[in-house]
Amino acid sequence: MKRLLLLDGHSLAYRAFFALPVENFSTSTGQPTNAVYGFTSMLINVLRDEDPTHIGVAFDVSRETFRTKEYAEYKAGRSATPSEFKGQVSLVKEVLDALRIRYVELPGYEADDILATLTSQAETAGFDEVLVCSGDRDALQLVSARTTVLYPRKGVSDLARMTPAAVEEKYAVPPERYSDLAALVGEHADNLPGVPGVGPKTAAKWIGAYGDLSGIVDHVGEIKGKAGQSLRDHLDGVLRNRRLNQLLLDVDLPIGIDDLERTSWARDEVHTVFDGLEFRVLRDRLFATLDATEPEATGEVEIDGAVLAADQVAGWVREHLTAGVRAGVQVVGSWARGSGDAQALAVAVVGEDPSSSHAGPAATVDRAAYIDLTELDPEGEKALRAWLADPSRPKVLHEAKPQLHQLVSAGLPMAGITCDTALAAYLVRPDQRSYDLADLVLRHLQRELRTGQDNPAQGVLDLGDGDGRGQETMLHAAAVAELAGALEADLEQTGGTALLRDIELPLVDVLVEMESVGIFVDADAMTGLESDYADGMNQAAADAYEAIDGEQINLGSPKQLQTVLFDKLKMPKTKRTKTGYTTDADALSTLYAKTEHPFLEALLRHRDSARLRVTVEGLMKSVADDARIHTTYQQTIAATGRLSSTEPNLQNIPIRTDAGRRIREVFIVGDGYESLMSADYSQIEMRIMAHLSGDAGLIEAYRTGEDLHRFVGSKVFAVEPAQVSPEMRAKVKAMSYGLAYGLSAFGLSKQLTISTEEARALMDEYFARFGGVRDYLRDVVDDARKTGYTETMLGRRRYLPDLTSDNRQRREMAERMALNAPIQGSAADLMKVAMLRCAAALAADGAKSRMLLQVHDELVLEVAPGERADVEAVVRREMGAAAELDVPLDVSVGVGHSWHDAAH
DNA sequence: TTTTCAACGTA
DNA sequence: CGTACGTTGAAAAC
Repeated sequence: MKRLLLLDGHSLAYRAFFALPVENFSTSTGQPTNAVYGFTSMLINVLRDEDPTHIGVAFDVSRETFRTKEYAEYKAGRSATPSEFKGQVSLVKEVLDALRIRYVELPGYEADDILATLTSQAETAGFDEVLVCSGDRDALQLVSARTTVLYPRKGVSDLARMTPAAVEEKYAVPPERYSDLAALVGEHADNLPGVPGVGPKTAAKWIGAYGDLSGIVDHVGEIKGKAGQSLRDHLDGVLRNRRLNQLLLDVDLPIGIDDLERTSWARDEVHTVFDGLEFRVLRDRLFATLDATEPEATGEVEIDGAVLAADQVAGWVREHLTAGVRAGVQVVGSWARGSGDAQALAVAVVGEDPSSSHAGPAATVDRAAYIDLTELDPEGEKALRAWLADPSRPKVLHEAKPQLHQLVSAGLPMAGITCDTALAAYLVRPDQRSYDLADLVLRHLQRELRTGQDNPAQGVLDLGDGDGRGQETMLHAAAVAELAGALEADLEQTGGTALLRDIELPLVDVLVEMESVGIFVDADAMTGLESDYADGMNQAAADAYEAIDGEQINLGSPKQLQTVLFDKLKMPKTKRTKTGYTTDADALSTLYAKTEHPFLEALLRHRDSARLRVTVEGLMKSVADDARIHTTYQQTIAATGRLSSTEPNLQNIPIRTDAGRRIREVFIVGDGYESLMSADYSQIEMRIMAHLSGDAGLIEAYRTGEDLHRFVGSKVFAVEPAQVSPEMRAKVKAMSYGLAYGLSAFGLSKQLTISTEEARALMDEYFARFGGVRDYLRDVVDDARKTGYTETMLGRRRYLPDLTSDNRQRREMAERMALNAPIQGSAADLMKVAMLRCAAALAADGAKSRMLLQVHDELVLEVAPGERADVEAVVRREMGAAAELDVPLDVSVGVGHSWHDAAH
């Protein structure tokens, strides 16, 4: 059965554009996606419903075609393409590329001519069925016994199946006469006027009477009445219409019908493209509807596994986990808030299967064992413990950190991890939203990993069911073992091997320790703080209600606020959001400056207090039984290489305002320790920029030890450092910090509330003095455009395909990411090195003091009695020596009872 | 009940 | 029209 599906890309996307409201379909960067969304949605549906063996898409190149040459008015008078539509066609092509669907476009021809030619070729080649999906009615002339046109009726999900019978029913002529009918009636969309007074009914009647258009022409004198006279008057136009609406069946195409055979699509590209378009639901639909027919996987992960009885463990470990053998490990257990447990683990060793009849790399079977940790016999425990703890016995895991927590809790520490497949995948492609094991196995091994509903790492162990949960856990362990090799090869190719081995993997142990220790909090102080904030909130709310005649609206509801501000109080409109007008703090402050309405002042106060209150409440909820808060560090989330902190996020505790800073007073030193120490890099990103750019002026600034912004200000404004006013300093400070983010003159002017001209002059003067910085930032983006990625000082890559996008918004966004990634990322590299060095140095000194938190450029430590001086020396030395830069790496250190007091 | 959005905290 | 994150309550969607 050969079934060809052809789509008119442009006409379907255009249909979708008008069918779906653009305001509901755009990315967070503002790129409209309604046309791509609708097109892709239609594509998925039709792939599912028709299941074609061959597929192709045709596009128009421009309006200039052989038809406009014959008749300049062809398709004239159409309104200009909406700006929101432009650019979406190239996005449609990106989707098609990822789905490995070929598309054709040819200058001088319309998409329908290409479709017609392919249809004709397919019918000749003996295809059983051809489906043409187009919103252009001219395609109806292609309908035949084997060719059906799918014509969008309304929206993007309602396609009419136009078979010969359906055409006949709708137009009262057979499909091969449809073009004659259209020539008589005319086609408004193509600017082809028909015979005045003649509609489809009359035209069909004539065709019925005289056979076809040439029959009508032959008997044109016989046709009576007003319509007949009208036809005679406009006969030239009708014949011209007929010439123009005839689709070409013999266009010379660069590809043949055989090139359209359906192939497996590029799963990772689909992820990338759909991530970029922010199509979450659509992606799920795509995978759900198409995975069944997805031919990509060449087999499943297979194992020769056994659920071991207690007395078999020691023997199995001796037999299979011999010296030098690397094993995949999957732990079953739980861990949260500083305590946990491990119930079982699976171990798998990769081996060749001599009996396999498969060809190729899929022919491996892994020897695997599932070990119940709750009923080990002494001999088994001894053997397993020794193997786990031996750093020279290599292990690979997927997401090692939670599993290490579980093993530590169970009293079975593990060493010797040579690969974490999640970390490796992150280094290979740091922009992914998830590193799901099954996805990675499919992508890198082209194999299916059978998984149940739950991740076994977090699931509940069913010890009674040996070949249920145990089987799945063993499969995971086996998959990890195989996957590690593939990912390591990728990593080697992209120069990430050292980064994994020397930074990310060792850091896992440090993070396990930090998360497990947690930070002590003063519960009473939190309660007091919470009620203070609540009081502030209530007072502010009362003031706010009074200012609007006592109306009790929900001050936390942007929607209700909009009603009050813009309808009731008739304030000037602010910047638009998707759903109305913004009520963010910036806009409210601006409004307050304009109107001085007391409601705004009270509202802002309410916002602040409410915010701080929920922050404290959130922290109170996350205090563990040991009165400490244990955050979780995510090591594979930030595309730049930073860590992130969740449950709770301890990297966004307020510091900018006095009221907020009080929250830091509740983080205090724990029992048995003397104080908290905070050590941070000063201006790390600026220093990295100075180093990477090699800008002589900036490097000198740091070497002189003078206040950076004063120094830069004196250069930019050509005055003595002592003459730099606070305003001047503020301006260069904003400028300097903004540089690393790709700040524009517009953005700078907005931030400093100065004119764009003044901002531009400031930037020009800045770059005139510090040209090395400008050259560096420009070169970074240029290089990234050429290579496709940016790189940090330690070789951490970030791929930015959008740098060559023809969509300006996306391209410029990618450019800012490109210039920021090496700076932010190198700072992240540096901090990770510093953490490893500090941990090692503290251990070497036999210190009891320990690291608690990392906040990007700051480390918080808990200092044991009598160790203050030593710890300070360690962090200054190790953080300062994390990298050899052309500028000094200044570290400032503070000590105190609380995190707040340790600030400096 | 789940998902998305606006808003806002940090570096 | 400034990068990188995570969390929250309200609103919208299911």
